[in-house]
Amino acid sequence: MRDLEKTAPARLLEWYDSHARDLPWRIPPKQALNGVRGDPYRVWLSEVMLQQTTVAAVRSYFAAFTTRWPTVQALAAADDADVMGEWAGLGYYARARNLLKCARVVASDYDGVFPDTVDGLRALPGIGPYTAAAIAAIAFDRPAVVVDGNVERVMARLFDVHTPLPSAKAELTDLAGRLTPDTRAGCHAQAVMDLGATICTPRNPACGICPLIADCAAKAAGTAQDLPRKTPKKPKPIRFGVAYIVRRSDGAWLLETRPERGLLGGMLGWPGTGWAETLPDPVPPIAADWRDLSGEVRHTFTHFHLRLALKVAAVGMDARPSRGAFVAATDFRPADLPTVMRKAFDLVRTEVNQEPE
DNA sequence: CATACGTGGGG
DNA sequence: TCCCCAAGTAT
Repeated sequence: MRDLEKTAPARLLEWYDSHARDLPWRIPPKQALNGVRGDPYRVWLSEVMLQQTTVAAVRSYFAAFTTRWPTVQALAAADDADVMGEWAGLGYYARARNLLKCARVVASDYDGVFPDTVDGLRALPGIGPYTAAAIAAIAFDRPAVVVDGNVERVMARLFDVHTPLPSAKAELTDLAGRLTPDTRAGCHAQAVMDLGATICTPRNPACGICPLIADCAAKAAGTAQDLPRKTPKKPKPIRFGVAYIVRRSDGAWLLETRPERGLLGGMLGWPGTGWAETLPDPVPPIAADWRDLSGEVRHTFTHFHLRLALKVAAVGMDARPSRGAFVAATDFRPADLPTVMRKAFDLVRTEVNQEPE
């Protein structure tokens, strides 16, 4: 064990120096070795986007955000609706709400400079234990213990830990801490995560090319495939709902901004019923002659499956909705919608296009 | 400690 | 088709 605590991090860094993935928010190891560090704003933005989200999904969003808002001050000055619209499609929308809150705190209370300690970072909105440690290590080169899903998996295998997650969290964090070096902590953290993402993968790990194979207890025991163990998940129920899609004679669409709290909080959407296991009583948002669409939207969220029926109507310029507001056709971008709402729009457009004027 | 919270890709 | 999972956080 004592030996592994020195050899494993050394092998890991050696591997990272030649195999680090090229990512837009990353300082290449050769530069990092010379003391170059990433812009804390970009490190923070990338880490928030990467929470429970794949690198592939994040790339285009990171490019769009940093182009539109190059600094934390620029982001802090943005309109809420613009930020939510730019985040649309990336999921976990509380991240976008907290992103904006955090940017405004940093801009107003910290003069635009991110705190450089784990505790200081941890106090900011949307920054939890993982993200605080990641920013402290990557942007400020502090020897923080960075533990994400990758690190948990690598540690569980390296030390052949059979305790299921999430119970094993504390134990795996302790093990990760033993391997965290005092220097190059940012590179070390990214190295473990890269290893987990590309070699020590959840399924079919590529142990044959792993730089830590000589240290890996699970490989020796033949248990790598089965680790980390996880407590079984609950089945997802099916929920039902109705959404109303209204077009005014000038082409405007009836939309509403959803409440800040809860599912898709703060995002644009079509007015409709709530979503429940028995279909709620539909209450139209405006008086109109409704037509039921033949198809339905099927969408799966984290904890339930949704089947969303659609009702469509055309209304005149004098129609007054009981909820939501009309958005001019020129101001409406389907890309501003969360995916389930965009699916609904796509379905309406498809069915309407099949009919003659 | 458990639950709510998105989405897209891979097997 | 279906299940798993991904650089987690807030409550």
